[in-house]
Amino acid sequence: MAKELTTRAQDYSQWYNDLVIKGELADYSAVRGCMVIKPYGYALWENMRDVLDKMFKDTGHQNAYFPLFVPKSLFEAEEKNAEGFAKECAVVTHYRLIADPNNKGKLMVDPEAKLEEELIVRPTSEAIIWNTYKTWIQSYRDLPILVNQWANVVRWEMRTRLFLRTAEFLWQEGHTAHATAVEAIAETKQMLNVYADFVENWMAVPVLKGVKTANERFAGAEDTYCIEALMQDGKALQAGTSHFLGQNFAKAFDVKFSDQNNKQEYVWATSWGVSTRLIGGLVMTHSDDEGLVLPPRIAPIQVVIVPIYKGEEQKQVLDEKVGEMVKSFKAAGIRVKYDNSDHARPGWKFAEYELKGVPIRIAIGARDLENKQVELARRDTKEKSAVAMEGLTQTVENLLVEIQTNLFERAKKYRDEHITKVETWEEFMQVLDTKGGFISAHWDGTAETEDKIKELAKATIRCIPLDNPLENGKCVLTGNASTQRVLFARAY
RNA sequence: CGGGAAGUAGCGCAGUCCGGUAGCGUACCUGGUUUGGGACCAGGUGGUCGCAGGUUCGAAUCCUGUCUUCCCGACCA
Repeated sequence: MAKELTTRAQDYSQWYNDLVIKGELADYSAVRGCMVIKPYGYALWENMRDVLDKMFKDTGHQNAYFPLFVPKSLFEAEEKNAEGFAKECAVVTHYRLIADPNNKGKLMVDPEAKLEEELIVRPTSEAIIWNTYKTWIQSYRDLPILVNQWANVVRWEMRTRLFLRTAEFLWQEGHTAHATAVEAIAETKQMLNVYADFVENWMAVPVLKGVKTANERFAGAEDTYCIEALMQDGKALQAGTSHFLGQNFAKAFDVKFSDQNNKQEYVWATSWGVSTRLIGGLVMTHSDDEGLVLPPRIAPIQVVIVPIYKGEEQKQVLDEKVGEMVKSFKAAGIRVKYDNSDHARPGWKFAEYELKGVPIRIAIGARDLENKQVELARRDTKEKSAVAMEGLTQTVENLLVEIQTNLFERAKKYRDEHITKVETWEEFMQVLDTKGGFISAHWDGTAETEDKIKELAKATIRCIPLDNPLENGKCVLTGNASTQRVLFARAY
């Protein structure tokens, strides 16, 4: 029986949920707002993580691990950061349960076991890390510190969605310390470029690089750089952020170093992160009504081989032949799965692997053996063709590259077609309500106007693009003078 | 947290109005026939109806509370 999928046209949100659950990326759990990442989804995350991890190391970073809990007194040290996250913190107040005397078989919090100081479950780790860096840094010779951690964090969100916004999520957070602002800013931009490189070239998701307005800035940052992606429903998704933290945390945690002239200076900081949210963005960028569409470079399975046979004898012949193919694929570094399980028929497997987004499917039966060919189907275009067994590994390698490219180009074309320049408020609203996507419009630069637009249109300034050309114009809402266009969108 | 919807077998649902001891499809198990786009036949297994109370001779059904999920808001990566 078919796994019924909701189509995008029917209900975009439900379509997304269906893909995540039926594509076996994740499941709901018994915990509010928290999901179970299933093996297939986790394999995807592992591939993403491995690539990013290498990129971080190639740019000189090392991994470390800091505690899950942050004492409240440390958490509140950097005021803006604390204020920004305060309303979504899980707090540990007790350390013991006891048998409930009034309720047999039940446990209750032991009122005797109240913590002297509450522990915040980290929503982000600047506080605990900067408190630690204080002890690591004395001299300019101790700088820079280039550390990343892979971790889980908790943000008690009002409304959660699989991958896009969960109460607990997996991410990496880089936290670096530098002797100069120039160096820290360079680091911030470097990591933004690493993210853009990864998301575009590995996930095939085109992004716009930019800087956030003061309103949208990370709590405690001087500047927040971001990459913004566009989903198929016309809403934007913040895919990664890189923050220049100035000396805010150094001052809050009193982290100073002696420079070459033996002068005490505060350290300059950055932090940057991407999360499992990227998986949500990946799903909503490429997938279709048949299921997931995963880019080859990070797909857990790049090629699936489905045998078609009548009787055990034919199966054995195929097993042997395909065994050689698999060996050759693996030698070429291709992630291949041979599904010769007998309990599902070919048609069922075809549909299943389409749902799972496997980039290439190879079907092979007696007919093909005779003709020394296989049937090769690509997930991105759903085209099928007969190709020679001779040189198949090379054919597949080439096709994987082609699919990767095609997915990116397709997404980029869609994205580019959905950046609309508008001059008037009427146009602004009309584009937003009908076409969606990014709107490039003049803004007078004030937070009041930004707030007003958010209130009226539910659209926010996603970013001020990097290298944005200066252009005189009039603010789309107020008509006040403006020097540049910024990108607006409704966002996840 | 406000408004709306839902929770019954792994999954999708009916039954709830009008209380009488749980059903359909699919999946799963066994056997057989099948296998180039989600196979077919036969025989089986599996739930006490999200959870906790209450009303009643009797509760999936009525009442109260609570948890979780989805959609729309406010909040946010």
